[in-house]
Amino acid sequence: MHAPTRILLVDDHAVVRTGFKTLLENQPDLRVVSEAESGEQACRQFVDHAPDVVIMDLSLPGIGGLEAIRRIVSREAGARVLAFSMHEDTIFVEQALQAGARGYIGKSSAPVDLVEAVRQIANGNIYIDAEMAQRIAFQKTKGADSPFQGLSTREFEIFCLLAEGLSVNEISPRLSLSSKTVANYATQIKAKLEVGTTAELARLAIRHGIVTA
Amino acid sequence: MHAPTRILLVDDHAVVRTGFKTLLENQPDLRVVSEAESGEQACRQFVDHAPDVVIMDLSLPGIGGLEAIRRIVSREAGARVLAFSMHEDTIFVEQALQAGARGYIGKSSAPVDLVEAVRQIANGNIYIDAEMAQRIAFQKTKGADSPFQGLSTREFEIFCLLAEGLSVNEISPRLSLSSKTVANYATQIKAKLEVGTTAELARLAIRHGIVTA
DNA sequence: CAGGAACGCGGGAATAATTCCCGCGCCATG
DNA sequence: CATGGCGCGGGAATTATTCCCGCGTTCCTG
Repeated sequence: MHAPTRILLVDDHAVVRTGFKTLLENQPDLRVVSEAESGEQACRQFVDHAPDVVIMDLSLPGIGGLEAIRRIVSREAGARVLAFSMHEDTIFVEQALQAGARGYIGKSSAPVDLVEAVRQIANGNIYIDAEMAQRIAFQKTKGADSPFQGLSTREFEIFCLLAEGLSVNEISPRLSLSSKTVANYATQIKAKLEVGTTAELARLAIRHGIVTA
Repeated sequence: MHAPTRILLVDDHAVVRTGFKTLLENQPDLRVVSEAESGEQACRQFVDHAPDVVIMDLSLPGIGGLEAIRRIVSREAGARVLAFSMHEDTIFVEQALQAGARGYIGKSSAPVDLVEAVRQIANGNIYIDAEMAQRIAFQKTKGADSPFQGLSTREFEIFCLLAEGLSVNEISPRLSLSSKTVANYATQIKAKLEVGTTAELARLAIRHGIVTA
Protein backbone atom coordinates (compact mmCIF):
# COMPACT_ATOMS: atom_id res chain seq x y z
CA MET A 1 0.00 0.00 0.00
CA HIS A 2 1.36 3.34 -1.07
CA ALA A 3 0.93 6.52 0.85
CA PRO A 4 -2.23 8.28 -0.29
CA THR A 5 -2.07 10.64 -3.24
CA ARG A 6 -1.81 14.19 -1.96
CA ILE A 7 -4.07 16.61 -3.77
CA LEU A 8 -4.24 20.38 -4.10
CA LEU A 9 -7.77 21.43 -4.96
CA VAL A 10 -8.25 24.74 -6.71
CA ASP A 11 -11.68 26.20 -7.33
CA ASP A 12 -13.16 29.54 -6.47
CA HIS A 13 -16.59 28.11 -5.62
CA ALA A 14 -16.58 27.04 -2.02
CA VAL A 15 -19.50 24.69 -2.42
CA VAL A 16 -17.96 22.96 -5.40
CA ARG A 17 -14.69 22.63 -3.57
CA THR A 18 -16.31 21.04 -0.58
CA GLY A 19 -18.23 18.65 -2.78
CA PHE A 20 -15.10 17.60 -4.58
CA LYS A 21 -13.23 17.19 -1.37
CA THR A 22 -15.88 14.98 0.16
CA LEU A 23 -16.02 12.95 -3.00
CA LEU A 24 -12.27 12.47 -3.19
CA GLU A 25 -11.79 11.66 0.43
CA ASN A 26 -14.28 8.85 0.21
CA GLN A 27 -11.43 7.14 -1.60
CA PRO A 28 -8.83 5.70 0.77
CA ASP A 29 -5.97 6.37 -1.62
CA LEU A 30 -6.73 10.05 -2.12
CA ARG A 31 -6.30 12.94 0.24
CA VAL A 32 -6.90 16.63 -0.24
CA VAL A 33 -4.02 18.28 1.55
CA SER A 34 -4.72 21.82 0.54
CA GLU A 35 -7.24 24.06 -1.18
CA ALA A 36 -6.98 27.33 -3.03
CA GLU A 37 -9.54 29.65 -4.49
CA SER A 38 -7.41 31.70 -6.82
CA GLY A 39 -4.55 31.15 -9.19
CA GLU A 40 -2.11 33.12 -7.08
CA GLN A 41 -3.04 31.18 -3.98
CA ALA A 42 -2.72 27.94 -5.91
CA CYS A 43 0.84 28.74 -6.88
CA ARG A 44 1.76 29.45 -3.29
CA GLN A 45 0.02 26.35 -2.00
CA PHE A 46 1.82 24.32 -4.61
CA VAL A 47 5.27 25.30 -3.42
CA ASP A 48 4.24 24.98 0.21
CA HIS A 49 2.68 21.53 -0.04
CA ALA A 50 4.25 19.96 -3.13
CA PRO A 51 1.12 17.94 -3.86
CA ASP A 52 1.13 14.87 -6.09
CA VAL A 53 -1.77 16.16 -8.12
CA VAL A 54 -3.36 19.55 -8.62
CA ILE A 55 -7.02 19.73 -9.57
CA MET A 56 -7.44 23.08 -11.22
CA ASP A 57 -10.62 24.83 -12.21
CA LEU A 58 -9.96 26.80 -15.37
CA SER A 59 -12.26 29.68 -14.63
CA LEU A 60 -10.64 31.41 -11.73
CA PRO A 61 -10.60 35.03 -10.69
CA GLY A 62 -7.39 36.98 -11.00
CA ILE A 63 -4.97 35.09 -13.16
CA GLY A 64 -7.04 32.37 -14.73
CA GLY A 65 -6.62 28.67 -14.27
CA LEU A 66 -4.61 28.47 -17.45
CA GLU A 67 -2.10 31.00 -16.29
CA ALA A 68 -1.89 29.26 -12.93
CA ILE A 69 -1.12 25.96 -14.64
CA ARG A 70 1.52 27.67 -16.71
CA ARG A 71 3.20 29.12 -13.66
CA ILE A 72 3.11 25.91 -11.71
CA VAL A 73 4.48 23.87 -14.56
CA SER A 74 7.22 26.37 -15.32
CA ARG A 75 8.31 26.16 -11.71
CA GLU A 76 8.11 22.41 -11.51
CA ALA A 77 8.22 20.74 -14.90
CA GLY A 78 6.98 17.44 -13.51
CA ALA A 79 3.89 18.91 -11.88
CA ARG A 80 0.79 16.84 -12.45
CA VAL A 81 -2.18 19.05 -13.04
CA LEU A 82 -5.70 17.90 -13.79
CA ALA A 83 -7.69 20.69 -15.39
CA PHE A 84 -11.38 20.95 -14.74
CA SER A 85 -13.90 23.19 -16.38
CA MET A 86 -17.59 23.68 -16.73
CA HIS A 87 -17.05 24.71 -20.30
CA GLU A 88 -17.70 22.23 -23.00
CA ASP A 89 -15.66 23.92 -25.65
CA THR A 90 -12.67 21.92 -26.79
CA ILE A 91 -10.59 25.06 -26.92
CA PHE A 92 -10.34 24.92 -23.16
CA VAL A 93 -8.97 21.40 -23.27
CA GLU A 94 -6.42 22.33 -25.85
CA GLN A 95 -5.47 25.44 -23.95
CA ALA A 96 -5.13 23.53 -20.71
CA LEU A 97 -2.96 20.83 -22.22
CA GLN A 98 -0.94 23.47 -24.02
CA ALA A 99 -0.40 25.16 -20.69
CA GLY A 100 0.95 21.95 -19.24
CA ALA A 101 -1.99 20.10 -17.76
CA ARG A 102 -1.80 16.31 -17.79
CA GLY A 103 -5.50 15.76 -17.94
CA TYR A 104 -8.90 17.27 -18.37
CA ILE A 105 -12.34 16.49 -17.10
CA GLY A 106 -15.39 18.37 -18.20
CA LYS A 107 -18.87 19.18 -17.11
CA SER A 108 -20.32 15.97 -18.40
CA SER A 109 -17.91 13.80 -16.48
CA ALA A 110 -19.35 11.40 -13.95
CA PRO A 111 -17.95 11.61 -10.44
CA VAL A 112 -16.23 8.29 -10.89
CA ASP A 113 -14.32 9.79 -13.79
CA LEU A 114 -12.89 12.46 -11.54
CA VAL A 115 -11.49 9.86 -9.22
CA GLU A 116 -10.18 7.82 -12.09
CA ALA A 117 -8.58 10.88 -13.64
CA VAL A 118 -6.78 11.73 -10.44
CA ARG A 119 -5.43 8.19 -10.14
CA GLN A 120 -4.22 8.16 -13.72
CA ILE A 121 -2.52 11.49 -13.38
CA ALA A 122 -0.94 10.48 -10.10
CA ASN A 123 0.55 7.48 -11.88
CA GLY A 124 2.13 9.71 -14.46
CA ASN A 125 -0.41 8.98 -17.15
CA ILE A 126 -2.62 11.44 -18.87
CA TYR A 127 -6.38 11.46 -18.69
CA ILE A 128 -8.68 13.32 -21.01
CA ASP A 129 -12.43 13.31 -20.79
CA ALA A 130 -13.54 10.76 -23.37
CA GLU A 131 -16.08 12.96 -25.05
CA MET A 132 -13.67 15.85 -25.30
CA ALA A 133 -10.92 13.65 -26.67
CA GLN A 134 -13.22 12.41 -29.36
CA ARG A 135 -14.29 15.87 -30.32
CA ILE A 136 -10.73 17.10 -30.51
CA ALA A 137 -9.66 14.11 -32.55
CA PHE A 138 -12.53 14.72 -34.89
CA GLN A 139 -11.57 18.34 -35.30
CA LYS A 140 -7.98 17.42 -36.03
CA THR A 141 -8.96 15.16 -38.88
CA LYS A 142 -10.89 18.02 -40.31
CA GLY A 143 -7.66 19.98 -40.26
CA ALA A 144 -8.91 22.64 -37.92
CA ASP A 145 -6.04 23.35 -35.55
CA SER A 146 -6.93 26.88 -34.78
CA PRO A 147 -10.38 27.43 -36.10
CA PHE A 148 -9.22 30.58 -37.81
CA GLN A 149 -6.42 29.11 -39.85
CA GLY A 150 -8.93 27.96 -42.38
CA LEU A 151 -9.97 31.53 -43.08
CA SER A 152 -8.46 33.51 -45.91
CA THR A 153 -7.14 36.99 -45.26
CA ARG A 154 -10.29 38.69 -46.40
CA GLU A 155 -12.44 36.28 -44.50
CA PHE A 156 -10.51 36.84 -41.31
CA GLU A 157 -10.73 40.58 -41.74
CA ILE A 158 -14.48 40.46 -42.10
CA PHE A 159 -14.70 37.95 -39.30
CA CYS A 160 -13.08 40.44 -36.95
CA LEU A 161 -15.46 43.20 -37.90
CA LEU A 162 -18.47 40.97 -37.51
CA ALA A 163 -17.20 39.92 -34.10
CA GLU A 164 -16.83 43.54 -33.09
CA GLY A 165 -20.50 43.96 -33.70
CA LEU A 166 -20.59 45.60 -37.09
CA SER A 167 -23.38 44.72 -39.44
CA VAL A 168 -22.86 43.65 -43.02
CA ASN A 169 -24.00 47.04 -44.17
CA GLU A 170 -21.52 48.81 -41.96
CA ILE A 171 -18.67 46.65 -43.13
CA SER A 172 -19.16 46.92 -46.87
CA PRO A 173 -18.52 50.66 -47.21
CA ARG A 174 -15.60 50.41 -44.83
CA LEU A 175 -13.89 47.88 -47.06
CA SER A 176 -15.29 49.37 -50.25
CA LEU A 177 -17.06 46.18 -51.09
CA SER A 178 -20.54 45.35 -52.22
CA SER A 179 -22.78 44.39 -49.36
CA LYS A 180 -23.51 41.30 -51.40
CA THR A 181 -19.87 40.32 -51.18
CA VAL A 182 -19.67 40.88 -47.47
CA ALA A 183 -22.86 38.92 -46.95
CA ASN A 184 -21.43 36.05 -48.94
CA TYR A 185 -18.25 36.15 -46.90
CA ALA A 186 -20.23 36.16 -43.70
CA THR A 187 -22.05 33.02 -44.77
CA GLN A 188 -18.77 31.40 -45.74
CA ILE A 189 -17.10 32.38 -42.47
CA LYS A 190 -19.89 31.01 -40.36
CA ALA A 191 -19.74 27.76 -42.27
CA LYS A 192 -15.99 27.47 -41.84
CA LEU A 193 -16.13 28.25 -38.13
CA GLU A 194 -19.15 26.03 -37.69
CA VAL A 195 -21.26 28.61 -35.97
CA GLY A 196 -24.87 29.35 -36.70
CA THR A 197 -25.18 32.89 -35.43
CA THR A 198 -23.05 36.00 -35.25
CA ALA A 199 -23.40 35.88 -31.48
CA GLU A 200 -21.58 32.55 -31.47
CA LEU A 201 -19.04 34.02 -33.79
CA ALA A 202 -18.44 36.88 -31.37
CA ARG A 203 -18.00 34.53 -28.46
CA LEU A 204 -15.54 32.47 -30.44
CA ALA A 205 -13.54 35.58 -31.26
CA ILE A 206 -13.52 36.72 -27.66
CA ARG A 207 -12.43 33.31 -26.42
CA HIS A 208 -9.46 33.50 -28.73
CA GLY A 209 -8.63 37.04 -27.82
CA ILE A 210 -9.32 38.26 -31.34
CA VAL A 211 -11.56 40.97 -30.00
CA THR A 212 -12.29 42.08 -26.47
CA ALA A 213 -15.67 41.69 -24.88
CA MET B 1 -37.80 15.17 15.53
CA HIS B 2 -39.39 16.01 12.24
CA ALA B 3 -39.12 13.89 9.15
CA PRO B 4 -36.12 15.01 7.12
CA THR B 5 -36.54 17.74 4.53
CA ARG B 6 -36.94 16.13 1.14
CA ILE B 7 -34.90 17.81 -1.57
CA LEU B 8 -34.96 17.79 -5.35
CA LEU B 9 -31.54 18.66 -6.69
CA VAL B 10 -31.31 20.12 -10.16
CA ASP B 11 -27.98 20.70 -11.89
CA ASP B 12 -26.64 19.55 -15.20
CA HIS B 13 -23.12 18.94 -13.90
CA ALA B 14 -22.91 15.45 -12.50
CA VAL B 15 -19.89 16.19 -10.35
CA VAL B 16 -21.48 19.25 -8.83
CA ARG B 17 -24.65 17.35 -8.17
CA THR B 18 -22.80 14.58 -6.40
CA GLY B 19 -20.87 17.07 -4.35
CA PHE B 20 -24.03 18.86 -3.27
CA LYS B 21 -25.72 15.62 -2.47
CA THR B 22 -22.89 14.40 -0.30
CA LEU B 23 -22.77 17.71 1.44
CA LEU B 24 -26.49 17.82 2.09
CA GLU B 25 -26.79 14.26 3.25
CA ASN B 26 -24.15 14.80 5.86
CA GLN B 27 -26.95 16.68 7.58
CA PRO B 28 -29.37 14.37 9.40
CA ASP B 29 -32.36 16.62 8.70
CA LEU B 30 -31.84 16.82 4.94
CA ARG B 31 -32.34 14.21 2.31
CA VAL B 32 -31.96 14.38 -1.45
CA VAL B 33 -34.85 12.35 -2.76
CA SER B 34 -34.40 13.05 -6.42
CA GLU B 35 -32.07 14.64 -8.93
CA ALA B 36 -32.57 16.17 -12.33
CA GLU B 37 -30.20 17.50 -14.94
CA SER B 38 -32.55 19.54 -17.05
CA GLY B 39 -35.47 21.84 -16.57
CA GLU B 40 -37.94 19.44 -18.16
CA GLN B 41 -36.76 16.60 -15.98
CA ALA B 42 -36.96 18.85 -12.95
CA CYS B 43 -40.62 19.60 -13.63
CA ARG B 44 -41.43 15.94 -13.93
CA GLN B 45 -39.47 15.01 -10.84
CA PHE B 46 -41.24 17.74 -8.96
CA VAL B 47 -44.69 16.33 -9.60
CA ASP B 48 -43.49 12.79 -9.01
CA HIS B 49 -41.77 13.41 -5.70
CA ALA B 50 -43.37 16.58 -4.34
CA PRO B 51 -40.14 17.60 -2.57
CA ASP B 52 -40.07 20.10 0.27
CA VAL B 53 -37.33 22.12 -1.37
CA VAL B 54 -35.98 22.34 -4.89
CA ILE B 55 -32.37 23.40 -5.37
CA MET B 56 -32.21 24.75 -8.88
CA ASP B 57 -29.18 25.67 -10.90
CA LEU B 58 -30.07 28.62 -13.09
CA SER B 59 -27.91 27.65 -16.04
CA LEU B 60 -29.50 24.53 -17.37
CA PRO B 61 -29.66 23.07 -20.84
CA GLY B 62 -33.02 22.96 -22.57
CA ILE B 63 -35.42 25.27 -20.85
CA GLY B 64 -33.30 27.30 -18.47
CA GLY B 65 -33.48 27.29 -14.71
CA LEU B 66 -35.63 30.41 -14.72
CA GLU B 67 -38.19 28.84 -16.96
CA ALA B 68 -38.15 25.69 -14.86
CA ILE B 69 -38.79 27.69 -11.70
CA ARG B 70 -41.65 29.46 -13.41
CA ARG B 71 -43.26 26.22 -14.49
CA ILE B 72 -42.88 24.61 -11.11
CA VAL B 73 -44.26 27.60 -9.26
CA SER B 74 -47.16 28.00 -11.64
CA ARG B 75 -48.09 24.40 -11.04
CA GLU B 76 -47.64 24.57 -7.29
CA ALA B 77 -47.81 28.08 -5.96
CA GLY B 78 -46.33 27.08 -2.62
CA ALA B 79 -43.28 25.41 -4.10
CA ARG B 80 -40.08 26.26 -2.29
CA VAL B 81 -37.29 26.77 -4.71
CA LEU B 82 -33.73 27.72 -3.85
CA ALA B 83 -31.96 29.14 -6.86
CA PHE B 84 -28.28 28.58 -7.30
CA SER B 85 -25.93 30.11 -9.82
CA MET B 86 -22.29 30.51 -10.54
CA HIS B 87 -22.93 33.97 -11.90
CA GLU B 88 -22.12 36.93 -9.77
CA ASP B 89 -24.35 39.43 -11.49
CA THR B 90 -27.17 40.56 -9.27
CA ILE B 91 -29.55 40.49 -12.20
CA PHE B 92 -29.79 36.73 -11.83
CA VAL B 93 -30.91 37.02 -8.25
CA GLU B 94 -33.59 39.49 -9.17
CA GLN B 95 -34.75 37.36 -12.06
CA ALA B 96 -34.82 34.21 -9.98
CA LEU B 97 -36.89 35.80 -7.23
CA GLN B 98 -39.14 37.32 -9.86
CA ALA B 99 -39.65 33.86 -11.31
CA GLY B 100 -40.78 32.60 -7.93
CA ALA B 101 -37.68 31.38 -6.14
CA ARG B 102 -37.67 31.71 -2.35
CA GLY B 103 -33.96 32.02 -2.04
CA TYR B 104 -30.66 32.43 -3.76
CA ILE B 105 -27.14 31.30 -3.07
CA GLY B 106 -24.23 32.27 -5.23
CA LYS B 107 -20.81 31.11 -6.15
CA SER B 108 -19.17 32.69 -3.17
CA SER B 109 -21.41 30.98 -0.66
CA ALA B 110 -19.78 28.78 1.89
CA PRO B 111 -21.08 25.21 2.11
CA VAL B 112 -22.61 25.95 5.46
CA ASP B 113 -24.69 28.65 3.82
CA LEU B 114 -26.17 26.17 1.41
CA VAL B 115 -27.35 24.02 4.27
CA GLU B 116 -28.65 27.03 6.12
CA ALA B 117 -30.45 28.26 3.03
CA VAL B 118 -32.19 24.94 2.56
CA ARG B 119 -33.33 24.91 6.17
CA GLN B 120 -34.65 28.44 5.97
CA ILE B 121 -36.52 27.76 2.77
CA ALA B 122 -37.92 24.54 4.16
CA ASN B 123 -39.30 26.53 7.08
CA GLY B 124 -41.08 28.86 4.73
CA ASN B 125 -38.62 31.69 5.08
CA ILE B 126 -36.60 33.26 2.35
CA TYR B 127 -32.84 33.17 2.15
CA ILE B 128 -30.70 35.38 0.02
CA ASP B 129 -26.95 35.18 -0.18
CA ALA B 130 -25.71 37.93 2.12
CA GLU B 131 -23.27 39.40 -0.33
CA MET B 132 -25.84 39.47 -3.10
CA ALA B 133 -28.45 41.02 -0.87
CA GLN B 134 -26.02 43.74 0.09
CA ARG B 135 -25.08 44.43 -3.46
CA ILE B 136 -28.69 44.62 -4.56
CA ALA B 137 -29.54 46.91 -1.69
CA PHE B 138 -26.55 49.05 -2.50
CA GLN B 139 -27.47 49.27 -6.14
CA LYS B 140 -31.01 50.27 -5.28
CA THR B 141 -29.88 53.18 -3.18
CA LYS B 142 -27.28 54.19 -5.70
CA GLY B 143 -29.71 53.98 -8.53
CA ALA B 144 -26.77 52.30 -10.21
CA ASP B 145 -28.37 50.32 -12.93
CA SER B 146 -27.16 47.56 -15.09
CA PRO B 147 -28.43 48.00 -18.63
CA PHE B 148 -30.44 44.82 -18.19
CA GLN B 149 -32.76 46.04 -15.50
CA GLY B 150 -34.90 47.62 -18.19
CA LEU B 151 -35.61 44.19 -19.57
CA SER B 152 -38.65 42.26 -18.51
CA THR B 153 -38.31 38.69 -17.28
CA ARG B 154 -39.09 37.22 -20.63
CA GLU B 155 -36.87 39.66 -22.43
CA PHE B 156 -33.96 38.86 -20.17
CA GLU B 157 -34.43 35.17 -20.66
CA ILE B 158 -34.41 35.49 -24.42
CA PHE B 159 -31.51 37.90 -24.20
CA CYS B 160 -29.43 35.24 -22.45
CA LEU B 161 -30.21 32.65 -25.07
CA LEU B 162 -29.41 35.01 -27.91
CA ALA B 163 -26.13 35.88 -26.24
CA GLU B 164 -25.27 32.23 -25.95
CA GLY B 165 -25.51 31.99 -29.68
CA LEU B 166 -28.93 30.46 -30.18
CA SER B 167 -30.95 31.54 -33.16
CA VAL B 168 -34.52 32.71 -32.97
CA ASN B 169 -35.64 29.41 -34.40
CA GLU B 170 -33.78 27.47 -31.76
CA ILE B 171 -35.18 29.54 -28.96
CA SER B 172 -38.85 29.44 -29.88
CA PRO B 173 -39.39 25.68 -29.45
CA ARG B 174 -37.34 25.70 -26.28
CA LEU B 175 -39.64 28.23 -24.68
CA SER B 176 -42.73 26.94 -26.45
CA LEU B 177 -43.24 30.25 -28.19
CA SER B 178 -43.93 31.25 -31.73
CA SER B 179 -40.82 32.21 -33.63
CA LYS B 180 -42.67 35.40 -34.43
CA THR B 181 -42.85 36.22 -30.75
CA VAL B 182 -39.20 35.51 -30.16
CA ALA B 183 -38.24 37.59 -33.18
CA ASN B 184 -40.30 40.46 -31.85
CA TYR B 185 -38.65 40.13 -28.46
CA ALA B 186 -35.24 40.09 -30.09
CA THR B 187 -35.98 43.35 -31.84
CA GLN B 188 -37.26 44.86 -28.64
CA ILE B 189 -34.24 43.70 -26.67
CA LYS B 190 -31.78 45.11 -29.15
CA ALA B 191 -33.60 48.41 -29.04
CA LYS B 192 -33.57 48.52 -25.24
CA LEU B 193 -29.92 47.62 -25.02
CA GLU B 194 -29.09 49.93 -27.89
CA VAL B 195 -27.20 47.41 -29.92
CA GLY B 196 -27.55 46.86 -33.62
CA THR B 197 -26.35 43.29 -33.97
CA THR B 198 -26.52 40.10 -31.98
CA ALA B 199 -22.71 40.08 -31.90
CA GLU B 200 -22.78 43.33 -29.96
CA LEU B 201 -25.44 41.85 -27.76
CA ALA B 202 -23.20 38.87 -27.03
CA ARG B 203 -20.26 41.09 -26.18
CA LEU B 204 -22.41 43.10 -23.84
CA ALA B 205 -23.56 39.95 -22.12
CA ILE B 206 -20.01 38.67 -21.78
CA ARG B 207 -18.76 41.98 -20.41
CA HIS B 208 -21.36 41.75 -17.68
CA GLY B 209 -20.70 38.12 -16.93
CA ILE B 210 -24.17 37.05 -18.03
CA VAL B 211 -22.68 34.43 -20.29
CA THR B 212 -19.13 33.26 -20.68
CA ALA B 213 -17.17 33.73 -23.86
C1' DC C 1 -63.70 48.64 -8.43
C1' DA C 2 -62.78 50.96 -12.70
C1' DG C 3 -59.07 52.56 -15.36
C1' DG C 4 -54.51 52.45 -16.91
C1' DA C 5 -50.05 50.57 -17.67
C1' DA C 6 -46.97 46.96 -18.34
C1' DC C 7 -46.37 42.47 -19.79
C1' DG C 8 -46.70 38.24 -22.68
C1' DC C 9 -47.99 36.57 -26.95
C1' DG C 10 -48.44 36.45 -31.83
C1' DG C 11 -50.56 37.79 -36.67
C1' DG C 12 -49.84 40.70 -41.15
C1' DA C 13 -47.21 42.91 -44.31
C1' DA C 14 -43.27 45.29 -45.92
C1' DT C 15 -38.54 45.28 -45.90
C1' DA C 16 -34.03 43.61 -45.33
C1' DA C 17 -30.83 39.97 -44.73
C1' DT C 18 -29.14 35.46 -45.75
C1' DT C 19 -28.14 31.78 -48.50
C1' DC C 20 -27.08 28.99 -52.60
C1' DC C 21 -25.44 28.96 -57.01
C1' DC C 22 -23.13 30.87 -60.44
C1' DG C 23 -19.43 33.39 -63.11
C1' DC C 24 -15.47 36.42 -63.80
C1' DG C 25 -10.58 37.76 -63.30
C1' DC C 26 -6.25 37.28 -60.82
C1' DC C 27 -2.13 35.07 -59.52
C1' DA C 28 0.68 31.60 -57.74
C1' DT C 29 2.28 26.64 -57.97
C1' DG C 30 3.20 22.47 -59.74
C1' DC D 1 -0.30 26.34 -69.08
C1' DA D 2 -3.63 24.37 -66.34
C1' DT D 3 -5.45 23.83 -61.81
C1' DG D 4 -7.06 25.65 -57.73
C1' DG D 5 -7.62 28.98 -54.36
C1' DC D 6 -8.83 33.69 -53.58
C1' DG D 7 -11.38 38.07 -54.15
C1' DC D 8 -15.41 39.89 -55.87
C1' DG D 9 -20.23 40.24 -56.84
C1' DG D 10 -24.89 39.25 -59.51
C1' DG D 11 -29.48 36.48 -59.56
C1' DA D 12 -33.02 34.38 -57.32
C1' DA D 13 -35.14 32.03 -53.66
C1' DT D 14 -35.67 31.86 -49.02
C1' DT D 15 -35.64 33.65 -44.27
C1' DA D 16 -35.21 36.92 -40.99
C1' DT D 17 -36.22 41.24 -39.20
C1' DT D 18 -38.87 44.95 -38.31
C1' DC D 19 -42.91 47.83 -37.53
C1' DC D 20 -47.53 47.97 -36.39
C1' DC D 21 -51.33 46.14 -34.57
C1' DG D 22 -54.56 43.56 -31.38
C1' DC D 23 -55.88 40.54 -27.55
C1' DG D 24 -55.76 38.89 -22.96
C1' DT D 25 -53.75 39.06 -18.29
C1' DT D 26 -52.06 40.99 -14.21
C1' DC D 27 -50.99 44.35 -11.13
C1' DC D 28 -51.41 48.52 -9.36
C1' DT D 29 -53.57 52.93 -8.26
C1' DG D 30 -56.77 56.45 -7.80
